[in-house]
Amino acid sequence: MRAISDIRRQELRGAAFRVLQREGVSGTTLEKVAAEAGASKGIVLHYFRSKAELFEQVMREANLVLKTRVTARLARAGSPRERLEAVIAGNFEPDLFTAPICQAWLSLCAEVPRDPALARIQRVIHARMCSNLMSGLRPLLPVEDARVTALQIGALIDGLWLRLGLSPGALTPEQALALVRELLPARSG
Amino acid sequence: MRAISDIRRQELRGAAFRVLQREGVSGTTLEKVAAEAGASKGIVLHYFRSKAELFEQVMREANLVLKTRVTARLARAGSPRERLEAVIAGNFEPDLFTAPICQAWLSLCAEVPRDPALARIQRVIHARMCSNLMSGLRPLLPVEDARVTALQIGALIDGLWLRLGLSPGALTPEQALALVRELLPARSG
Amino acid sequence: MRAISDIRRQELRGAAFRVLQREGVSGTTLEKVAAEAGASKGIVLHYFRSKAELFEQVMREANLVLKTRVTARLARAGSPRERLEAVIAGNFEPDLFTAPICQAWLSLCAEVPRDPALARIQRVIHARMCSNLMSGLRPLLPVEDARVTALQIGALIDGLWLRLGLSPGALTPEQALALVRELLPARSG
Amino acid sequence: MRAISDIRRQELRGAAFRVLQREGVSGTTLEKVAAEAGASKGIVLHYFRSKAELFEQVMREANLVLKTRVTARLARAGSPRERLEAVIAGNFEPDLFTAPICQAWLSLCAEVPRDPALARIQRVIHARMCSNLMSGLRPLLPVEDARVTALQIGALIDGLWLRLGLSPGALTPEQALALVRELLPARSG
DNA sequence: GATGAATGAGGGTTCATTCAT
DNA sequence: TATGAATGAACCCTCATTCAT
Repeated sequence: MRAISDIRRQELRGAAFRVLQREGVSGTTLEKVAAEAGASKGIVLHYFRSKAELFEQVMREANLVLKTRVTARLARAGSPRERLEAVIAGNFEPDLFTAPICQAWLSLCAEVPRDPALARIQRVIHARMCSNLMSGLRPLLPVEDARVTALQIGALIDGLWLRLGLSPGALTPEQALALVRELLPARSG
Repeated sequence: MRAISDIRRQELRGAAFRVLQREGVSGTTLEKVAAEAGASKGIVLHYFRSKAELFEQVMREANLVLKTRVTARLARAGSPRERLEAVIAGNFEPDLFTAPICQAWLSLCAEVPRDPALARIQRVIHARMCSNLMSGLRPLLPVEDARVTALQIGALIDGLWLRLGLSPGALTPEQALALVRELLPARSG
Repeated sequence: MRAISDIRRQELRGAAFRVLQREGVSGTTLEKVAAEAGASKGIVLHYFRSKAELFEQVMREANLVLKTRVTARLARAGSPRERLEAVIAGNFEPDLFTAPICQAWLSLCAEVPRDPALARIQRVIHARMCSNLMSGLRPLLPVEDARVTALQIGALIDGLWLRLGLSPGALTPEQALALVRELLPARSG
Repeated sequence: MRAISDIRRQELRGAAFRVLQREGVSGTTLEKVAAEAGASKGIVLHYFRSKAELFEQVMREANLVLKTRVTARLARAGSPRERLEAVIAGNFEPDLFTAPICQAWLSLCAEVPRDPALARIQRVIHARMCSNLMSGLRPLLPVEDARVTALQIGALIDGLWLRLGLSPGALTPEQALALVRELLPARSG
């Protein structure tokens, strides 16, 4: 059965992500992860080749969650403008745009420059966001303007995640959303 | 003489910041810092009470450098619009807005949630940026709009630093500058 | 199975006590203990949370050995006088009242003022000795005299242990025994 | 001038002994001693060749203080019995028989087995006490009995110092004195 | 004489990782 | 599969000691 070990892996990824929120990457030890999962010390490396691989899968999974939300919203979006709104709103879901989660992300991002596997995931994330934004912007703007605006929006979203991680309570999802919406192209008269 | 120990401390902060760029916070060991400074391992803790204090001072110093640049530009700024340009340009100086430096920042920021000393510095940085931006925006916009725009610009700057840290080469200082300038209030009349 | 780890813990306590005899508390490093036990350095802290806890358990164990000897002798004692003899003789067993062991005790005692856990054990030891002595003295003396004599005997025993620790070879168990016996109440006509 | 450096040495010995009372041998660092003396870090090894030599001199000095007290009392003693009282009382002077001082002694004694210099001093101390006691006991007892009693009294004094060190507050100087006096030969009718 | 800079050894402790059961 | 014993490397930090000023 693949299922049972997949379930276990899933539990461990979840536990690792929760520890990550509290302790950061360097504070997250395999022992704490095991404890958080209610398992024994040696179990983590039974399912993941190394600590690095665990983090890689955690980041991959966290990304998947985000992607799923955005995709779900995009599926219900008709117009380009709705697509844009979907992408933005999907990045500020109230249960994901929280200080602990932003801090966990931040912590993982800080490892990106020295971890090729994480870097690869990060690249995918940015590429997807850019592509999603472009699919909404292209019908509204000249390609060059669209590209610039996509970059602007993407970077602003990243910056807002960073800010919430750095200053818990500084930002509500609604405020963040409003700030990003202002960057959207003005509704042409 | 205070001078000699201040010089040494300065050297060590510099060495620590350089190691930080390469290795991140958890990869930056006192031994590497000492080696980078061409000194012995024990000397670092002769000048800094602990590794945490070293990092605190490194962050404080790095912040000071940034602040100095912005302040210098502000001193030459006459109009509100020039003030805004000064603040923005000061945050993208070509010799500071580099991938290694952004990565070092990112690494320090990732510790903020678990290091009150770093958190304090971070708070000061954000407060100063906000205040600097407001001094340029207030004459141009209603107070509420100014506040929103200041947040937008600040978060976008943070996001662009984050992006360069994550994707070296993805962004030139000029591109970054251009993206932020677009958020400035349209020149009236 | 708890057994295997208990055995290991037992070995490590023994090794630690042997190193303690040679090197004193501050000379007893975890590395030396591990070497004495024929194990690796890391294993010691696998079984004891810290060096302090190791010492605590070593003292507890050493105390237990002493207690066992006294208790065994007490079990065979009928009269109050025999009880007193049991207590005293149990404190000068030839294989325990040796210079190295006295030195190890001395070394542990020197930490008592700054180690609450050791202080607690020390308190128990003194209380037990006092109680044991009183059980022999009460039938022979008025309570106040009994208390004084118990203190005298207890302190003399301590002093003799101290002396052997300070001057190896200065004292045989028999000499020590004889010195203490003199403090017992004279056999009434 | 020899005087000035002797004064400095004296101050440092005093400082070291005070630190010793609080921190024990292994907790007594040269830096703490310097701080206690209100001097700079490097000064201690300017006056003492090493930490070991400092401790040696501290023990020597502390011994001297004790010796002075006893000698002063002996000088006023006429009869053998008065000599015995002088020796005993001199070992329980209220300002010396205090928990911190007993703890400092205890800490030094614990080093005796591994420090020949301290061992030498310790030997002198015991020899002097024995000799002092014998000078009072010889006129009162057969030589063999005198030797035994001297040992008893000496060991009891040591034991009482040990006890006060282990249990601050357990013993007043008067109580200690009374316990020892009981060992003196009964006043012959 | 006095300061404190500098060194380097060593200690306790943590942790990822490997293995045997 | 799962446990936890065992290892060894590495890190932070402390300190006695040496030197240059």
